Amino acid sequence: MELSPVMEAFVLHWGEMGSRWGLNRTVAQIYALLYVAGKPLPADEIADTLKVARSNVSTSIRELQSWGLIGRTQAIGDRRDHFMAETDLWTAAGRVADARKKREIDPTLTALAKCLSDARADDTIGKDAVARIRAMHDFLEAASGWYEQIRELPQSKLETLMRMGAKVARLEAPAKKRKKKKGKGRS
Amino acid sequence: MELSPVMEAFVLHWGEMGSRWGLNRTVAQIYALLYVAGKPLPADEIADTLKVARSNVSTSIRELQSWGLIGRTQAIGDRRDHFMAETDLWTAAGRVADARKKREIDPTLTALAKCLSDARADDTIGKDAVARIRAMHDFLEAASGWYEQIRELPQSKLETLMRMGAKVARLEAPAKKRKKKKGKGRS
DNA sequence: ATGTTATTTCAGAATTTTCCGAAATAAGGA
DNA sequence: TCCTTATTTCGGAAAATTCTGAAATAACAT
Repeated sequence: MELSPVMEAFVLHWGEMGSRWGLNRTVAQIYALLYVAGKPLPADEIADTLKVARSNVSTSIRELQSWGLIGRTQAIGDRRDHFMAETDLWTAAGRVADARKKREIDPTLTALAKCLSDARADDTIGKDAVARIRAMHDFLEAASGWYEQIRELPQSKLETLMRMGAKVARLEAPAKKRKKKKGKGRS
Repeated sequence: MELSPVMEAFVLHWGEMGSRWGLNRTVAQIYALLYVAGKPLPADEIADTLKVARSNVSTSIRELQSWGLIGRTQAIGDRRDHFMAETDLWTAAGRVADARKKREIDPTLTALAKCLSDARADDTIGKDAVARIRAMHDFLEAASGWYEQIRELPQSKLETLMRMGAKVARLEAPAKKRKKKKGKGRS
């Protein structure tokens, strides 16, 4: 498939973007291509269009599948696999978020928990240092738990919640009380 | 400063983690070190402790400052700069999120907007492809706007909102109404 | 079987990122 | 000024990642 300049720009930008979010450029470009294409494409046509090696497409597709961002379909009279992008962006973003949490946050949380218990058992470590490690552990745990709650909301409710976010901000505006719990200097 | 094994593990894990989130390993390790240290440290002591080149510390510190994750202080009778970590993790995480949004999301949004208007003007591009590009643009814009709203809530309200997240999920469980606006199949 | 087409694997080439160390710059004293 | 100490800059070394092309594997048809 020949890409029109605009589509090419789209794919290129998206590749750039993806590479900053933990996907590599080719992977992101393939997703972008399948996304604009709007129809299932076989691997060799992807390789053609993006001018990358067929083997690279194979690897990248495997990764996209592991993120849950593309699906595989068949076309009649064509033995080749065809791939199509998940076009619902809420779903896609959710899949990426879920995967990253599982791959990165959860293991870190485990490591941090071990760190914390080791630190407690080690009397060469000051109480304050232990407290800071605990703070970090608890922070991650809280964020993680919150994410899980949010995640199991159906999309409609999530949207409600978002609208409420705006409301909550507006509801109490006074800002009369100055609080200042912890001073912190930062240039 | 000599690092106890537990602290070393902490710093190492954190470096690992950071490298998956757009900071490089050294940068993340320095943050972790300053975080557990709990007191301002001069650059050469950081280099010593982590066994990296002094110049690397210089570069990494500059980056940490650009993320707003560390501050610079002076010690009396010591001409060297001393650096301390932002220890409030809400603040730190917020700073990272803000910076990433500004560096990555906002430019992408701009690029996407241009893409969209180009696509509209190009009659070789199908309506449905344009629609998909629009969908992506709108999605990013919505997420971006939502983030900004959330972001300007004071921390106390954010916590309230989080608790509400759980509530909203519980409040309406029935799930009697089936709505289905846009059908979308995916394996 | 044998041939044909689709896909994957993998060693190492190409590219990108990170890091070091030497040299340059800056900022004080003496 | 000249010397000492702190910091930054920057060319290229080292390491890590990504990508290619050839070979292996698989799956199907004849």
